[in-house]
Amino acid sequence: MEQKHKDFFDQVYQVVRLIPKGCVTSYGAIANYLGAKGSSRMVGWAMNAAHDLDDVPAHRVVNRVGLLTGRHHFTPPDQMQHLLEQEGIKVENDRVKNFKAVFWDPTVELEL
DNA sequence: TGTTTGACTGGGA
DNA sequence: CTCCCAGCCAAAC
Repeated sequence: MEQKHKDFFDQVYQVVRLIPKGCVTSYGAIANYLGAKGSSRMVGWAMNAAHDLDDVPAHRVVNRVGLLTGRHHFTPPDQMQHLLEQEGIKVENDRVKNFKAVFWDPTVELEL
């Protein structure tokens, strides 16, 4: 039977879509916003499925230290860094420069 | 149906 | 920020 309510994956998509241009967030921040604090891995798994959607800027989602852990899932892998640089985010050695400044926390910005 | 894996995180050193 | 260890939960095999 169909699930009328939004799935965990869908919830992740909604939050990622709300990430402002030129900003990045972490998997844990999204998971925390969804109330699944310990399920940060599921966010990454959801992003894997989100890869099918054009509306989900997965390149704006990195790990807690600003490391582009999911870049290998992009086509090509350099695409993730390239997209971030287009948004004005500096990336060095697969890591977001000035990560703290571009960090966007949904639990704070959206203030659930 | 049980085991393995994974785009992670937090705590301690 | 870095390295190591343990916990976490759902999807995939």
